[in-house]
Amino acid sequence: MANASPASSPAKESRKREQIIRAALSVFAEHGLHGTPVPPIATEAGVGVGTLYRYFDSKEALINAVFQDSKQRLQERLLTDLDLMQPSRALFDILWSRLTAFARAEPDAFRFLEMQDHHSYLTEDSRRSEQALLIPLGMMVIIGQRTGLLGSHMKPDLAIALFWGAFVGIFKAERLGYLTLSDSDLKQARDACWLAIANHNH
Amino acid sequence: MANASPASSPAKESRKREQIIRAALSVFAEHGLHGTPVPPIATEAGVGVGTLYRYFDSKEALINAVFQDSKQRLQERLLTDLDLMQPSRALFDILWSRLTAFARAEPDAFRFLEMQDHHSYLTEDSRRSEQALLIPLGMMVIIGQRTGLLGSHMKPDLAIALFWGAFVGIFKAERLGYLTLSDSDLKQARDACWLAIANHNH
DNA sequence: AGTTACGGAATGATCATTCATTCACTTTCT
DNA sequence: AGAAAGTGAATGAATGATCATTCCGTAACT
Repeated sequence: MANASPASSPAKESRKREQIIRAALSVFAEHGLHGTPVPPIATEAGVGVGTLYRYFDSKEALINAVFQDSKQRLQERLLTDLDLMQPSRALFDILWSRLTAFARAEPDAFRFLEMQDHHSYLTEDSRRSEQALLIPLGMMVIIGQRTGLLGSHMKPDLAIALFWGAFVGIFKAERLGYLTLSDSDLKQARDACWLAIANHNH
Repeated sequence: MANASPASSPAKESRKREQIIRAALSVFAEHGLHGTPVPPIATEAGVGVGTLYRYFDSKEALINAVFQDSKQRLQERLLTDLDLMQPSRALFDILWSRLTAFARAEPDAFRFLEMQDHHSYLTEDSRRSEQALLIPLGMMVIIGQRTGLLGSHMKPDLAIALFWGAFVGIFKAERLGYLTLSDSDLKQARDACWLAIANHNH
């Protein structure tokens, strides 16, 4: 009912908010969305359940906040000082290394963003911005096609889905213990993905 | 406690079992595992809740049965009359077309097998056999490497994870409505995956 | 002193599972 | 053959557990 968010010392307030979001992220990443009760999140965050509900109206609101937060952190990593005008291959390499850096530095966030079951929890707003996540990749493909360095035979959406699926796939395999990804493995995977997407008439 | 499985007319009995499994698959595929209560499954199957529990000891047991069933159907499709001795590229094309046929013919099963959250429900046995699913792909890669047609620079596990991720990725994108996969799109994707995995010194 | 934040037991809803009963079908008895 | 008794599958209301959310007494601030 009441709009969540206390009104006192803004610094402290937002620090606690983040603290809860971070805790929620780590528990969600491990047990899934439906799978984690709210109280353990509060415990992990070191606050009472009641406090958590002071900051978030509902579990659903919390999930959306976690989603927005993770999404934004990925987006910042991808887009900060990104020069879209450089050659496609260089752009691809940069995006790849930024993505791997994210997957390595914030595995929980990476995993959370890939969970299939948030969909039923996400607000219309979150859902729309989920698509926006891959826009830089889309831009890369489109620009690459314009400059002729990426195959124009393949529609951009397909190229992105293929690439993103492969990327997620190798990290998922590593998480499940089927694999360990050395630096050289990652380079091979990167080059393989490039080959899949690039234009071979050049 | 009691070992589930009625003992009368074996034909009817196993038909009802399958009926429940099929219903469970379709509901799980739509709402996720944690997300679907047991009663709706019984309703979908056209039986009472009590009946469902006559055939399966618990929700967990049902989930494992559904998993084994889907996995077996995929495995049959992949392996039946598969000639491992033909050239790698031909073998790859056949596996690709069998996989797409499965994804198209049994979308629920395909989706179910890809759900991330079964892991916490699966028995040790199911979990082990999950890995076995991709063995034909592994064999293809290994044989391909022996015959020099697949790059030996990449470890088989990595190639499989990459390929499988890409494959799942494009169908997931289609399911979420970001994409529609025409036959020509699928051919392009197939060729792109081959390029990613194949050996380019030949 | 008054106001705001905190915590965690209390509440009501939802869910997995059970169990007393019904029902359909055999077998046994006359 | 017809009636009576037996068998176990099917059912869904009842049970107990778990979960999201609320609420009120207490602590921390101003």
